[in-house]
Amino acid sequence: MRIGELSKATGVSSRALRYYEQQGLLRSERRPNGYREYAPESVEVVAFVQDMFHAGLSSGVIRDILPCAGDARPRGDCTALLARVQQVRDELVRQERTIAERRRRLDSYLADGLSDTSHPLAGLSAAGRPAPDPSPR
Amino acid sequence: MRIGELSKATGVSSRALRYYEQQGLLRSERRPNGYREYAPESVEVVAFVQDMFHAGLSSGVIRDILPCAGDARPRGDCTALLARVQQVRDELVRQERTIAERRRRLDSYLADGLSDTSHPLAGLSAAGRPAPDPSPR
DNA sequence: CTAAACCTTGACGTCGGTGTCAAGGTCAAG
DNA sequence: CTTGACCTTGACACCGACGTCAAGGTTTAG
Repeated sequence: MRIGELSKATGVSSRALRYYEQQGLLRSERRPNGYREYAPESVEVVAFVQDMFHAGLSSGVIRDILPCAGDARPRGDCTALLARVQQVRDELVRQERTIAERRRRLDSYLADGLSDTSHPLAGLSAAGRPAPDPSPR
Repeated sequence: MRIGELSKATGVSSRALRYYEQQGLLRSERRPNGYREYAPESVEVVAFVQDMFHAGLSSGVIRDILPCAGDARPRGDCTALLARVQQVRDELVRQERTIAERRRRLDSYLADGLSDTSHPLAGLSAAGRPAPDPSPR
């Protein structure tokens, strides 16, 4: 299939597909005329890549773990890559905690931070000026 | 206090402080020589701003809610802004769910995605080439 | 006088996944 | 032949919170 078809099939733009290839996330053959030719499995590959992007992984990480995603690869040298995925997972756990902490912080501000006088943030209502004529230079 | 002092007091770079001012997050007077002069409360303001940044808020949102952070402001017209904070909070909740979902996805891939044949991602081991001589142009 | 440590504004660089435009080649239909 | 849909590579634009360098002014210490 050509790039336009793959694009329609996956909902990913042609631009993105070329980017994936450039990043080593996607393979393609070339027709005599220079057009990219994709294997049908490319649809799944793109779906996987999208999945990983949605999972918050960077293209570098995805590139590294891709060789492990295929069933044709041995699993021997994949332990390191699996470790990397594990690492990413741990990072996600950390992110979960971070987000939760942020929410808690906001909850705190929502609960009492804006209604008591413990925050010395008075007189900020006019803060929105870039600089009132800084001084004649 | 001058910008360097405020920087040291808050741990925020001078560049960032000027950026905050430019974004309407921080106020300063000007000395005759053009130097910025900060009120002592600025330390708290910067801390608050940092807090909000760490909470994931954008400078725009922070600018909007800042007038409500001071105890000298009425709370009447703040309901809308509080609603905005609430909105951000809700967004964080959504993010929590998203992250959790991502982690679950990765867990899934870690558990079985890489060891069975349900994922048709074979033969990707050589995906890491930008393009093997695209064709003579 | 001079060095050094401050300060000023302005402007460009960063990162990453994509949109978008430019300038062209290819191919099938009319 | 022409049109138009498709493809190619290349390159700039974007967002956001700054880092960093440039080119200068001010003040203090020696």
